[in-house]
Amino acid sequence: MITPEITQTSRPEGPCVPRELLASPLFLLGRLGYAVKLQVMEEFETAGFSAYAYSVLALLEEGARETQATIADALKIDRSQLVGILDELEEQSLVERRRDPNDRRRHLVNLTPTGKRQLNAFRKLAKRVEDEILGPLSEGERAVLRDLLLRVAGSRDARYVPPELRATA
Amino acid sequence: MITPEITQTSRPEGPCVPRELLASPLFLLGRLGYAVKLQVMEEFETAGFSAYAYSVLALLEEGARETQATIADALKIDRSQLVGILDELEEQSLVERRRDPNDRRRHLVNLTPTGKRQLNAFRKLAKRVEDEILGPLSEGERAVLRDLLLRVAGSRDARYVPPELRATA
DNA sequence: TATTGTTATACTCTATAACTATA
DNA sequence: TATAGTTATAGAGTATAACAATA
Repeated sequence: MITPEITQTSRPEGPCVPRELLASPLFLLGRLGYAVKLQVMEEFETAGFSAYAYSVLALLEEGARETQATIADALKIDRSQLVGILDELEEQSLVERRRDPNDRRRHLVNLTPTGKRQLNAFRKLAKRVEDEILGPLSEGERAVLRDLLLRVAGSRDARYVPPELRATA
Repeated sequence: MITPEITQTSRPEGPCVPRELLASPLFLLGRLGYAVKLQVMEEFETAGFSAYAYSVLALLEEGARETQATIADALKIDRSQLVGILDELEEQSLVERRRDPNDRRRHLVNLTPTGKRQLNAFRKLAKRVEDEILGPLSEGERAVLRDLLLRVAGSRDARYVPPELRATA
């Protein structure tokens, strides 16, 4: 059809999310957060890596000799899910798995030199994606956003409380 | 085993997300947003309603006589997905579907009086969940969060730009 | 031929359960 | 018996494709 319907209940501005939902920080957080998660995952997978590769490598750099269970717990992913992630990272020579001689049930996971370099590449990728998505926000506003989100996340899960703020002592 | 492993690489504070990820507003937005989305959906489903019931009802109250396509577009859900949502809402007598006499392909969807009442109940439910999740934030901080998220969302999708801010004129 | 609503299908991410080897 | 890692399975949520009725 060439001429738009006259029956149309005047909505010259295109579809719009209901105003009361736009007024809800919770709705926006859920909606936007989900979309952001998908986009970031896709960016990493397009680059040929698991979506969790950056998280795992960043964790390994902070405290080496992690075991798979501690990695999974720290990143809040299931231990069974981590297996596939590490398989891929090991294939790409970014991490090494070797048995813990003190407890042969455990695998100690280490960053390789290649993994260390790739971690830096991930940081650049993450920065690029952040600039793309958070472009409308200044650096200061991004910091405000981060602090607000961090406080909410921390109240839900202690893993998101930075160590120096633990134990309110 | 009763005594915790001595082998443990000193980590007395429990597992923690890598600091550089905690510093990233994008990571937090994705992680927290996804968790929030799931929790909100569960809250609504526990109450016996589709997770999208509130969104649909809120939209219908603003501009009645919506057609299924315009509803789906406004809420950014797939038209095929909306079918099941409306089926449930209709079973619960919250909305009515009837054919558009001017174009018998279309269904005009309306709020029922019951739906109007339920919408108010949804508002209370949403407020309760918001207080639960955003508890650590003051009202002012929640408004800041909302504005930041709204700007980011609006830059990605025009549906999130409030009508009065459209067309920058 | 194009569009509305519908149904059917497939895909992704995640959660759960069962299995092995070690302790 | 309990734990670490692994594998297999099922579930939720979403996206895609095909279909009937109508324009």
